[in-house]
Amino acid sequence: MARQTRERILETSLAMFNAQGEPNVTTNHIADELGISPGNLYYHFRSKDDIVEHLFARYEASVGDALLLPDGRAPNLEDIWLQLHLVFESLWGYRFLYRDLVDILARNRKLKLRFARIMNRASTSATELLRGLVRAGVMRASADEIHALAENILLVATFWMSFDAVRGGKAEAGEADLNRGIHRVMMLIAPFLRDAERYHLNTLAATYVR
Amino acid sequence: MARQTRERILETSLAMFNAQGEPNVTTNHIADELGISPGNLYYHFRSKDDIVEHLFARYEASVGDALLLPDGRAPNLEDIWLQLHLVFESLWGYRFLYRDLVDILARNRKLKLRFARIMNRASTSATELLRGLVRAGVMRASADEIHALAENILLVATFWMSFDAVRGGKAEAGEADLNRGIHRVMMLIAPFLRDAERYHLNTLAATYVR
DNA sequence: GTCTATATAGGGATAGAC
DNA sequence: GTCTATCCCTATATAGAC
Repeated sequence: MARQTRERILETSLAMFNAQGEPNVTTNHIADELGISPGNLYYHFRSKDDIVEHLFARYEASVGDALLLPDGRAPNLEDIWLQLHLVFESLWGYRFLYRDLVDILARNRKLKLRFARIMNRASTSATELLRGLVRAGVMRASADEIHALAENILLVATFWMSFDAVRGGKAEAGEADLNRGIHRVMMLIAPFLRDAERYHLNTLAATYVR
Repeated sequence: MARQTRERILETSLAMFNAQGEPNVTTNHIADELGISPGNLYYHFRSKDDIVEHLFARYEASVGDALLLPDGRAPNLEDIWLQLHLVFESLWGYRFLYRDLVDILARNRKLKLRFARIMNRASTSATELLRGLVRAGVMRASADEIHALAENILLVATFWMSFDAVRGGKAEAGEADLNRGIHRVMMLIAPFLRDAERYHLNTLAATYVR
């Protein structure tokens, strides 16, 4: 059952990291929660960081998939909202990374590089999509505006979870946060849209929040 | 020289927290850096958190000042950029808070409440300013759009420092980051502006970055 | 693979002399 | 006010028996 214990460690770690924050979850806590000994945990993973790195690999794969552009015809607005949803769900699954992002990346160079690669892919992807919208005449924006908008989308995509954790007093997080995050990005794009689409989006967006 | 040691502890702590991150700076490190004993440090402050709380109070005062709306006539765009600059400089001076915001607030309820109060003030202030721009005809936006925009401004204002730390590889931070942060907020507002102002802002903004 | 027991290290914090 | 010495605790990680 080696494989199974290893897998359970990863799953439990992820759940506890997400719930309590990675710095506040010790290897002993994880072992306790699983009902195994700390020694056993260290038989399967060399270090706590080793666990984090394996979880990061899964995060990487998950987001990587979600970022894949559905090729074929140029995506329209509906396609974009769908993809946005997929990406945000991926991030949400590994929200512990974002909660202490600066510290986690500061203490692990490899992860910092890998994260930078993901960010670059996301940036390229967002820019492509926005350019597509401009070409399709759905949106009006200069090259500089597209660039700034893409960066702001990345910023919001990176920190909407932390922002929700810090804003408002509601303790429990969940799907509502996801919708709020998506809503934020929509409203970032809205003002660049043609009046018809802008109006439609504002209507649609209203269903996302509150 | 009691007063002076106390003050030096606060100043040095702030500098070290900002440079290395609060979780990575121990009370012993601070004492070492100052050339005093750990015991002496604990004579002046009951705990590490006590130091953080005193620094937070200064942050609170600093941001509070910067958020004061210059009353009298309704502010124009120039006034707003100036105030934005003031606010961001305040935040920058206490950037350690933002680097580990979620953790710091999660472990200290009082600070969480006080931070929430600042956020509410900032939200009100931003909304007021935006409404002023709409009334002045400089900007076009629905009530919902203003609300969403204000929230996104808050999000960017809260995490632009972390975003820069995590994006791009440049190690050293400084004034360039400040300008990038301000630029981001400008570009959040730009698409809502009348064409004349939007164009002018894009020109102005170009000097802020790169 | 899994356990018990323990090494090692470091951080926060205090006692008591000066 | 300041120092030296030290306590206490918790976290990561390892050794060696089962």
